[in-house]
Amino acid sequence: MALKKNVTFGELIRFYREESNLPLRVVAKFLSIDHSLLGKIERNERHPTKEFISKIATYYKVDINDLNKAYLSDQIAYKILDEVQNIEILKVAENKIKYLTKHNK
Amino acid sequence: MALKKNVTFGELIRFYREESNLPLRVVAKFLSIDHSLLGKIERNERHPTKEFISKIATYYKVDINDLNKAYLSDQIAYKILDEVQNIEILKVAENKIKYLTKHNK
DNA sequence: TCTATGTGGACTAAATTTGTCCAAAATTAT
DNA sequence: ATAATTTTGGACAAATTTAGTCCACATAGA
Repeated sequence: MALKKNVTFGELIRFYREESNLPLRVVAKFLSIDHSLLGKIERNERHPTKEFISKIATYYKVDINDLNKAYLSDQIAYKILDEVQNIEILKVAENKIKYLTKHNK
Repeated sequence: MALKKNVTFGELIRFYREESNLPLRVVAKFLSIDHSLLGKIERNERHPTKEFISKIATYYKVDINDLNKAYLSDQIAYKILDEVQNIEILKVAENKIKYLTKHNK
């Protein structure tokens, strides 16, 4: 299946779950977490752990990097929306990463 | 003075302080914080509060938006460096912001 | 040496976040 | 319509993270 764009992490994994017609309780059981927590993660009310992301990628048989990407970009987008003026920040961050990477660390 | 690029928030305000030849203790006193805390912020070991940023912008007579920009882009850059694979995440986040902004909230 | 300055560890308090439990809504099926 | 299933959401305790202070040490200059 093609990667969905502009979709939050939560929306994404909810999509996968609904596509498979599985209830929260079933998936949550597989992950050994409360079904309510899974619901909250799908609604972006709780953050997934790395382990969660890894397990759920396995479960739905999707690329874990896509999930990681969705999650991290969420975090960034929300942080910026939260505090910011303008999108130009991203350019600055981008240059800074290149800079920090080059001057390793 | 021109905006310094690719410099962390801490480096930036340290630069301003050294330029003014002021010791940590003096500036810290003005800000009513421990000099040690100021030192840590300059070394990026502690995060500045909004109030801190605002006060220090006033103190050094620099544009508060530049400081905000420096600080937020730091946070993003570090977060990404921390967890990530590739810089492409930024593109994703950028689109997501446009998307979330359009679909307001 | 005495003084001024920066660094860093240890620690407390405060704030934030996580995950669970339970009950109420909402949806679906019978 | 009601019963069963599923999702939502609040309240909460536990765990984790973070901020800020205090104090002592290190370094450097006078």
